[in-house]
Amino acid sequence: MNPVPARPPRGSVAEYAVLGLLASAEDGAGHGYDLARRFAAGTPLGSVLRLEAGMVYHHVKKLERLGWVRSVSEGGQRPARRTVAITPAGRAELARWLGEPVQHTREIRLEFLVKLYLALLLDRPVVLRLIAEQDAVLQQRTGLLAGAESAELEAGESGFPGLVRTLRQAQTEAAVSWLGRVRQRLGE
Amino acid sequence: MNPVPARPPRGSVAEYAVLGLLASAEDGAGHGYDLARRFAAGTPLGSVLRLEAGMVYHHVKKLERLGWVRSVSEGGQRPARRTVAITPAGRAELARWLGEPVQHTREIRLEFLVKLYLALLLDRPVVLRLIAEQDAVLQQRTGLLAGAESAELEAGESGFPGLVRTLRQAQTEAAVSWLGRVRQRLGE
DNA sequence: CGGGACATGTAACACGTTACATGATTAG
DNA sequence: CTAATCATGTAACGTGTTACATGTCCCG
Repeated sequence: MNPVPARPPRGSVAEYAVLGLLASAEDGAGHGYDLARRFAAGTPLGSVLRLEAGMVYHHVKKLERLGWVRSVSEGGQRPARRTVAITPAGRAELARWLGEPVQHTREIRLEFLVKLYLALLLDRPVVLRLIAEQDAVLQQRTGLLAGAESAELEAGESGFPGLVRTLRQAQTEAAVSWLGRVRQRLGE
Repeated sequence: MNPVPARPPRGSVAEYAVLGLLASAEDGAGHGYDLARRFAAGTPLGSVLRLEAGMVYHHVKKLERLGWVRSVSEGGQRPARRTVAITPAGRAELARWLGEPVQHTREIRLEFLVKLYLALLLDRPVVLRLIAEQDAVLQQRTGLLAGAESAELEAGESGFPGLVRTLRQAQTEAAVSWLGRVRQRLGE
């Protein structure tokens, strides 16, 4: 009845990872089992995001529902495969997601690393923009935390909230200096 | 058919947090709405773990199923409250959980902070043991990461896995040095 | 011929999130 | 009077996890 706000659909990190792997293939296509191997233990992606084969099929289904991927061949081949390919809408959505830095420090460990991995595969110039924007977001967080510190000092706060804040500062600063090293390494 | 391994039930961080708050009350009792307030924005716990009232009732239900909490009064009072109290089994399980350091660096931000908050409320001596054991676990992780670094150097690895490893080293080292500061602060 | 890798999925279950339903009491 | 707060929960929905079911192909 109400005109629903209808916010655009978003995928999970795992779904964007699958989408990105498809995009990185020359023909933008692949099949489930093959994708699943990229997420196995001992692989670069697998060291960041481990996915069982069952979950990969699950994510491919969802990507189809979203219209970001479509089936391009039912198993005439042996062994019987179902190949899917990324659609133009899928490429657009992937590009949007890849260009956005993550908002929270805790997301660096999973989501940002996945973005970085895919950006390196797909589009080197995008990598540098992503890093720069992520750095800006983290710097802003550093400022917010410093502000909270001053507020605590004025309020005479000296307990648990201070411990929480110092942990966040430590983790955010660690992420910032790591990002600097990454930038250097890629600039060389 | 098989003699099922039957691993002991474990709660989620949120469930242990609720259990811990009950344990910290003099009579080991409380009711849902009151517990929910402790997880609101602007509170110490709420800055680490935000829980809506609905979720708190949900967790209390689960704690009852586990036998860690029991109902001690149906609402004769006004306003109609249902009070629950922690059981001996609940106290035992809480103590076990509180004594265990977390295994992964990413769990420091949520799970370890909740343990620390509850240990500070409940049992000061436990705090120092918890910190010492957590420190040992993190030191061990530091060693593992250094080992991975050597292996990479020998293998001539120079790509994405190295970036992942350096991030982990940075985050783990940040946690270790933060823990040191916490220890100092509490030792004073 | 047997076992492992290839290949695709379903089923069952727990979990978290959001929104909603209900009603009494109290403060302005 | 009416709005906020106290108080308890349910319903609906989507997500992630694990295990299992099914069958083919290829290598030794």
